[in-house]
Amino acid sequence: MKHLGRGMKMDANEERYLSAYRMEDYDRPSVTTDIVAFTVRSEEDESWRRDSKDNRLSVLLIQRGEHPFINHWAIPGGFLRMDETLEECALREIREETGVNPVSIMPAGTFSACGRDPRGRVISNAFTTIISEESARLMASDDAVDAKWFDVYYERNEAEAYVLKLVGENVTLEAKLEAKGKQFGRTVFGIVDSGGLAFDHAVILASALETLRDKAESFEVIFDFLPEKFTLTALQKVQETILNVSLLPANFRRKIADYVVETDEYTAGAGHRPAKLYRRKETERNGIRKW
Amino acid sequence: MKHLGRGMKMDANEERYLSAYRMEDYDRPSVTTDIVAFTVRSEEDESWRRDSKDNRLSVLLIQRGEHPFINHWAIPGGFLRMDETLEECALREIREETGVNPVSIMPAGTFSACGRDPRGRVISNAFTTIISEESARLMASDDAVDAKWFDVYYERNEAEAYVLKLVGENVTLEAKLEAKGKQFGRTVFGIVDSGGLAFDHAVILASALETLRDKAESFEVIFDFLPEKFTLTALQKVQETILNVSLLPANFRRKIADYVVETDEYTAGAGHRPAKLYRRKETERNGIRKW
DNA sequence: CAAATAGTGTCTCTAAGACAATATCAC
DNA sequence: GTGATATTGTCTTAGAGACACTATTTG
Repeated sequence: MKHLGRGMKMDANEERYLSAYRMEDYDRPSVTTDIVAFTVRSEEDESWRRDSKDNRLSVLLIQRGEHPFINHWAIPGGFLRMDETLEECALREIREETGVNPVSIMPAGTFSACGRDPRGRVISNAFTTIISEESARLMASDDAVDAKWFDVYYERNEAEAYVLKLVGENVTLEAKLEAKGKQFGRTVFGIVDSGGLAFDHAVILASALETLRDKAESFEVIFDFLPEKFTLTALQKVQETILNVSLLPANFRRKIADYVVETDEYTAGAGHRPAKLYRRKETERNGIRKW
Repeated sequence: MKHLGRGMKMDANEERYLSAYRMEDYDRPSVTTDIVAFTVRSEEDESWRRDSKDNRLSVLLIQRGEHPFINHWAIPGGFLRMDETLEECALREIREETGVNPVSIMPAGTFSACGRDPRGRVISNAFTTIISEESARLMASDDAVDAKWFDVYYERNEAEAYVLKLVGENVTLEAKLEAKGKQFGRTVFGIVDSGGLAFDHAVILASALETLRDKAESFEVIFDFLPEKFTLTALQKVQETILNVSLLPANFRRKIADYVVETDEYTAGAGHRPAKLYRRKETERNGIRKW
């Protein structure tokens, strides 16, 4: 057994204590991770001289094949194994259920309300991850995977109420949420209508979406949606899609300038002026850590 | 049993499944919360015409009375009970161990490395909380409580290395940390030398401190350190202490203006111009939620 | 050349930092 | 008045948003 951060050798008393200690003597909850995977998909409208115009933010859901909430749509996830960290668990689950290897994951909150799982006490650690459009397309064409992408429409109507609309190929889910308050920049959501989502997954989705928007605003996540080399216009569209805003190219370019590096390459054959391809700049602020 | 977010009645199959389901059949980790409590203490230098000059940021530690890490200093915390959320657990533990009822708590990360607790697999959910100077003084004078305040000195030397110095009444702990990388605005710390702190608590402390600084910069937490009514100078000193910077009063006042409301009251008897007392303004951004 | 997108220059406005000046108390 | 802190005014600078303009490709 490895001990982190010991400044001292273990003494005989401690040895004795530890060999007598039995975790099974105490109540323990189950622990899961849930991984909210986002992608930005561009319209497949390939008419000449017209780039993909409308991008859509999409989230990955799976239809549960087992009790509880059988046949309901749910966020991918699963139980923590005893030999992995929460981050490793999240990555394993998303790989197992979708075949996709995400670039990175970020924590999106812990959910520990007592009644959230009918099987008993289950603590969920939520993560948000980004899947590039390429990977998402590959995944979608793989029939072995029963996960589906749902377009996300997020609306806030007057009175503190949020509507989260998830549009799949043949299904539309519409969850209603309320804002119970703000705690240190994070909204605390409550479910008004789960809209058919399993467990408290409507709340987890809303929280993950809020995390994503925060990080997209500060350019922390928009790069992961695109290939290694990209045009600034594509990057701008990703941010616009996530934040649901419209930006002026001149201003976007000024703001993003410190985060990207030029390459020598250009796009071609699009019927208009070619665009220079850029690459993400590795700054001190983002020592990129792939899990 | 209460089910959150069901759009459907439970059917007979599900009933059957659930009554057959036994959590005990699966491996589960233990789950704890650790609560990093901060306060800002002013110098007790009460010389005439001189307000308290140097404020110090302090953190609450307890000396462990039990194995493992007996006699080591540790962050207050404990195991999750089956009838409480993580937030409730955090508040219960800090109350039990210090008698203090914090205004609010904020999540500061989850720690799930496999070797972090010699007793077995233990997942820690860290929280950061603020204790007002008044409460901290009351607590410190209560002999029943074995928790002690340590002044925090945080230093980053050249090469990615951080030194966390904790100065108590008779003890000084000095932990050394390395930055393994940045992940979405949060540093991932590793222990180089635990400096005598229990478990991986040096890492948790460093993470909590980083969370605190982030939130202090955006005025999200500085109010909790002070009584309901406060002078702007006191507020400024709190921020300066946490961020370890020096600010110009004029600029601080302009920035803080939107977050505070005047009262009719003034300080008096200080040997200089009285200061107006202010109160925190409740904005849309901070629907304050006391747990 | 026309259509379409890529990319630049610059004006305005706001907010932050620096710094100077004024205000008001206890003694 | 003196010493100390409170509070206000304003100059300068950096960055964001708006908008007009130029550039380069394919057909």
